[in-house]
Amino acid sequence: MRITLNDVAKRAGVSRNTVSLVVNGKYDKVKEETRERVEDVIQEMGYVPNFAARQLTGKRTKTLGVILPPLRNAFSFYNMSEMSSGISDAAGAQGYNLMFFVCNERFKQGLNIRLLKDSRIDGGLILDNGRLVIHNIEELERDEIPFVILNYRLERPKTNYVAIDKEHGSYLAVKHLIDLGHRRIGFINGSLPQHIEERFYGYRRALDEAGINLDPECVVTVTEGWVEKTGYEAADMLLELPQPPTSIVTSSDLIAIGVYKRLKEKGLRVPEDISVIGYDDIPIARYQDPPLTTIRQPYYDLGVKAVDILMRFIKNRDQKSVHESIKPILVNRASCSYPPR
Amino acid sequence: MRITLNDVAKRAGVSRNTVSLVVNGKYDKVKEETRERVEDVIQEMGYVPNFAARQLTGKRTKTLGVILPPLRNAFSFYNMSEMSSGISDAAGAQGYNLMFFVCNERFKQGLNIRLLKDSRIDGGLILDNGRLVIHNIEELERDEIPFVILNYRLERPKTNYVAIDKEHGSYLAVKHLIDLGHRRIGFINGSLPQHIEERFYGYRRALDEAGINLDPECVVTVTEGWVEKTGYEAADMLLELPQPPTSIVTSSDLIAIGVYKRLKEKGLRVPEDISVIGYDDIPIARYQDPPLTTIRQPYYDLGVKAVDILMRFIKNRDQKSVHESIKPILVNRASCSYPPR
DNA sequence: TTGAAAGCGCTACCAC
DNA sequence: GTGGTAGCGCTTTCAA
Repeated sequence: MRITLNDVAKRAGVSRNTVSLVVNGKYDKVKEETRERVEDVIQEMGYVPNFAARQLTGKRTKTLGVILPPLRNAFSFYNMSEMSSGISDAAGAQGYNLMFFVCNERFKQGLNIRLLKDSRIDGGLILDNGRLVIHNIEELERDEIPFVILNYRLERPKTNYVAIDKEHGSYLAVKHLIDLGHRRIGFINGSLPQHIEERFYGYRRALDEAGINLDPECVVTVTEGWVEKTGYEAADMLLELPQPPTSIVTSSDLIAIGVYKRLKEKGLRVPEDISVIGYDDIPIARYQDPPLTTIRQPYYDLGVKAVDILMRFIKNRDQKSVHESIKPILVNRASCSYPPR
Repeated sequence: MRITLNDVAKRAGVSRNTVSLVVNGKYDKVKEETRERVEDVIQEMGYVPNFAARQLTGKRTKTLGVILPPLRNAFSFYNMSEMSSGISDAAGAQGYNLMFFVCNERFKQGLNIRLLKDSRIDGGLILDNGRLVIHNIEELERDEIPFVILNYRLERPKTNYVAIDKEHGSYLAVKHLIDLGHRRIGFINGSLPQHIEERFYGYRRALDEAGINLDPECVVTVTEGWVEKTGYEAADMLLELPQPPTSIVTSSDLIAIGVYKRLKEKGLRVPEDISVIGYDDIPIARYQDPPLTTIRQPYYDLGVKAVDILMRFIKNRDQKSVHESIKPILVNRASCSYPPR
């Protein structure tokens, strides 16, 4: 049996009450000498307060709940690990710990969201990978659980989110190419509902601004996900066009790497024959040959910001809900140049 | 106020007891019809059991505690993210969630280890980055909290650990070079107490087996950590030897990359002039020029295995303690070749 | 099958 | 400053 307050009190010859005061640092209400004795006993017996009991009386838990998306190898993904790092650094700085709710299917993720109501946490962070189950979100609102959604814009009056402005990211990429003189720009888009729209809008806006007509042939929307194979295959489609693009904007670095591969096979040089631009700035981007120009998504900052917002709501629930965007930035390396001739 | 068992019972016109039975799936003790009514009410009111209260009665929490090392950006490190992925996949598969105890200093890590006793978790996983505070470990033993240490060998009769056999890793690396014909092999070692010893032993063993005398000059033990700068500087020391080595074994891929850099500056080609071998197999290793031959450390598997062991102890505390090693493997790419001439 | 009552370990409030 | 008492929401006896 674990040591309880009672055990400590008995051994120290004081009441439970007194021990509780000592444990909670309310030293002004306990005689110095008593306090020391109690502390000695605590040390000696290795007493640690029972968290469940403490929670039951309605205290803050000093822990944040994190809902993971249904994903194997979750922490091995660049965006997940960066967000988690940001979250844990920011939470840790305020003395908060993290409860990660794990799931292997979307169904489970919905259940986990409900679990945020189960009293172990002071607030929740919901990490999205593009297919968020918003199923139980309204329950959270109803019960006034403070929570923030990361990486997905859920436009509800009582819901907070922080997301990366992917429209702006695509815009930056295309703008960069246009500035270099490109007029025919291929675009390989991903497959996640919200993300692909935003990315496409950015592509279109940059084109519009430059007075370039959008040629639908230049836009490939893939269904396989943000992996090398996707880029490899999409590159083919673009290259086989009657008038192939002089540059390719992708929606992930992995896709760009796939494009590289196909280009090399076809004897095309990057960036002399064709420019390529990635998205994400995962660590391997700068080690490509040539080093990949790409759009960095500040996922770490996203995590930090989400915690900041959440903390505000934990401290005071009566706040206007927050819908915030973080702007990605262009990382200029060596995969883009002037169009040939 | 959150919905409680009582609220549900009242609304459904039954006793708390009955609702509890339904919530816990003990359907054989409740009339079919009653059960349905109760379930409807639960759904309708959005009732979620209070976890704290449940815990207080001594139930399993179905959550595992994870003690993080004192590290900023923790999840951005290859080994941490891989271990975390392994842990979360394995825990999730058994319906377990994870409580991450965050810390920014060693002192805090010790406190967190004590927190494993606070009743929110069924067992603990302690992740080491080489400087484990074993301070409160004995308290865990005394209170019979099931726990497993990852990535550090703590030889205590009641402590479980899973670690990577780093001795074997170094051995593999050196052996590989010897098999290629190298006789003079530089070794850049890291700075973490336990790890450097193991790595050095592996280096020595391979040399011994081949009947090569160990020249202390060839061994550089760095203090700066496993980063590029370290490799860059250490390479210099090795190169300036009266008789420089024909190959270099490193203790991290990052160090190897630093070595690459210095070698290139000096006009030395890898592997024609000098062979280099990394350690870790982080994702960028294969994108180096030339692709880095390295020792893969299966951290994901380490996480999975740790959870397996922990689960055994949770289910039955009377087990012989487990001290287990996982063997790294050689990933043969293009940075090693025969010695010049 | 259902209901009443005790108790998990703690905090908070009350007198002393 | 200190000690008693109630009660947080649930599970688990034990009776009905």
